[in-house]
This record gives sequence, C-alpha cells and structure tokens, in this order.
Amino acid sequence: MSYKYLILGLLTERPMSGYDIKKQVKLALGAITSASYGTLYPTLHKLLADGYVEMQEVPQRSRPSKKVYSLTERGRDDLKNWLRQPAGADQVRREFLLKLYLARNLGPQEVLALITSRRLEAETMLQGLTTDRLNTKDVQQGWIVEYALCLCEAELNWLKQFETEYAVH
Amino acid sequence: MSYKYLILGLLTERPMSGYDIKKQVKLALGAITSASYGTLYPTLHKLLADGYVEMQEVPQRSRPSKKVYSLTERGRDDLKNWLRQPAGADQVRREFLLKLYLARNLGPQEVLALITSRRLEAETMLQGLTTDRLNTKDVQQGWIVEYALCLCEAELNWLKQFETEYAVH
DNA sequence: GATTGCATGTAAGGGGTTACATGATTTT
DNA sequence: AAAATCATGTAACCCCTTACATGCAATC
Repeated sequence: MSYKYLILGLLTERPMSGYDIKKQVKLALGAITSASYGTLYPTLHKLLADGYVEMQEVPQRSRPSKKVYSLTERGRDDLKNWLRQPAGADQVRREFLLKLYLARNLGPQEVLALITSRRLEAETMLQGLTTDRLNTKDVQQGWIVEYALCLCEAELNWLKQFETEYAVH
Repeated sequence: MSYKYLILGLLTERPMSGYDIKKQVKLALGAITSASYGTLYPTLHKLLADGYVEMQEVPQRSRPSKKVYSLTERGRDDLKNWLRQPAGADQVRREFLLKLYLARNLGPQEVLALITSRRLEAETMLQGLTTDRLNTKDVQQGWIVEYALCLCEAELNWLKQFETEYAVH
C-alpha cells in the first residue's frame, strides 16, 4: 500500500511513534489495509535517514523509550507532491476470481459451495462496515467506509444473482 | 495472484509453453491480473522440479525450442484440492483510497481533480470491459468479465455521486 | 494468575516487477 | 524500415508478512 506515504500521511495528523501509527492504521483504514511492524519500523528508519521525518526520543518509566516521529519540511513537500499525482491503478489479488475462472474443474455443487462461502464472507464484511459507518466521526474516514460499503454491496448482489441463476442451471 | 495455481489451472485446458501461458492470462484474465516472465519462468522451473508438471522440448526451425508443459497426476490433484478450499480474502492495494483519506492535506479543487481523474479511468475501464463482454465466448471468462463490470459500475456510481455532492459542498 | 497493552526491533522467507540479454520471422 | 510476434531466460530490486525476541505494567 506504499508504506512511505501511508506513514507520511498519518504524521500530518500529529507526531506519532511506530506503535501509534499501527493503531491509527487499524482505526482509520482497517477496512482497506493493515500495517505490520516488520515493515513499519524499517520504513521509519529509512524515512529518518532520508530526511522525510525527524525523531525525538521520549524516555518513559519502566517502558522502552518512545520514539516520536514528525514530518520535516521535505516530508511534507514530498507527500503533497505525491497526493497531487493521479492515483495508480489498484493492485488486486482476487483468489476467488481465479477459482471461479477455473470452475470447469469442479462439480456443480462445488462451484456453488465456492460462491456461497464467498457470499457469507461478504455478508459478514457488510455487517462490519455497517457498524463502522455508525461509529465514524471523521469525514475522510467516512468516505473510505462508504466506498468499501458500496463495493461490498455490489459484489454481494452479483453473488446472490449468480447463486440463483446457477442453481437453476 | 498465486502463480502456482494460475499456471496449474491454465494447464488443465491444454499443454502450454511459458509464452502461451502469458498470452492466455492476458486473454482470459486480463481484466483482473497479468503475468510477467520474471515470475512465470522461474515458477515453471520450480513446478517441474517439484513434480507438479512435466515438460517436453519441441525443437523449431530458426527459433528457440519450445518447452511445452503439461500437468502431472500430482499437479492435477493439488489443484483440485486447492480449488475446493474457500478462497482467501482479497489483497487489495488501493492507492486511490489512501489519497482520498489524506485529502485533508489538499485544497477542494485538488480533491475534485483526484476524483475526476479516477472517474475517467473507471469510465475507460468500463468501456473496455463492455467490449470484452461482447467478444467473450467462454462461459467462465464471461463470469469474470461480468463480475469486473459489476464492481466497476458500482465504483463509477459512487464516484459520480461523490463528485456531485462534493462540488455543492 | 492470565491476558492485554505498551514499546521496540530483527530475520527468514514469499512473492512480485522491471529491465536486461538474445535473435530470427512476420506483419505493417 | 519499423514494429510486432515468437521464445527463452536472468539479475537486481521492491515490498511485504510471519515469526521470533524482550520485558514491564495494568487490567480482568
């Protein structure tokens, strides 16, 4: 998801530690992505070395020191420049669609099982998103949820229709 | 997209060379993925070494020999087994959504530009998919196109609505 | 007494792209 | 004369995940 700009972007809200960033990603962008420490920390080190962020170490009692990162002029400029470029095409890995394409290797009831399990997952996701929408105060966060909801509903409709038509033959 | 099963899956249609596979991916799954030689050839070598496929070298005049791969019993079994498992969650990298979330760092007209360029892309894709639908004979290939069309239309509607509402404020 | 939260990181490995390297043949 | 098609592959690099490693404090 381009950790560089994910990090720079979140740091425009407030200075944060790696730990904070992970929480914020989960909170604000949980519907579309996640961030793992394994990339987060190394990326922060690189951004620091390259001068996009600066770091202040805050000692704490009986905990490791907190390393609080904030944007530099350079980081802010680079982020703005990136934001102004049109977004790159989505990179999607849809295992489900590959299986659907290869359905000729399955029996009819196996194809239905594939579709149905997918529909159940979509329904669960729809419920989660519906809950998210209620709890979202932030405007931009709201947009993300609405967008995800819209796509999720569309997929669900397609799956239901497919299920019905396929069952009839 | 899991090259392993992409390859094993396509080889159920007919024995193919790496070159053939790339063409077939573009033809049948172009709407959702692509395959690069840089992964295709090494993956084929690995599948051969692991006994999922077998290879027959076909000499040609004034061209490099063609290496035609076909499924082994083991490959076929492994594929079927994989197909029967429920599909894993989609891995999506939506640069656009990240930019949308970070829109607070942009001016109103820059946000609109982001949305509009996205809408134009979606419209182009929609046209392409509409053409694809007409040219598609294969049933499963048709499903993929329909699915992609459905999601593309849903996104387009969302974008249009957003554009309208955002312009009003 | 066990789990969650806070807080940092590294190592090994998986999966992928782009660009490079080669070179004849066929089509525009 | 230029471009596309056929046909193989490698090398360098990017990006990311999972599991591991450490350890105290607060809550349940």
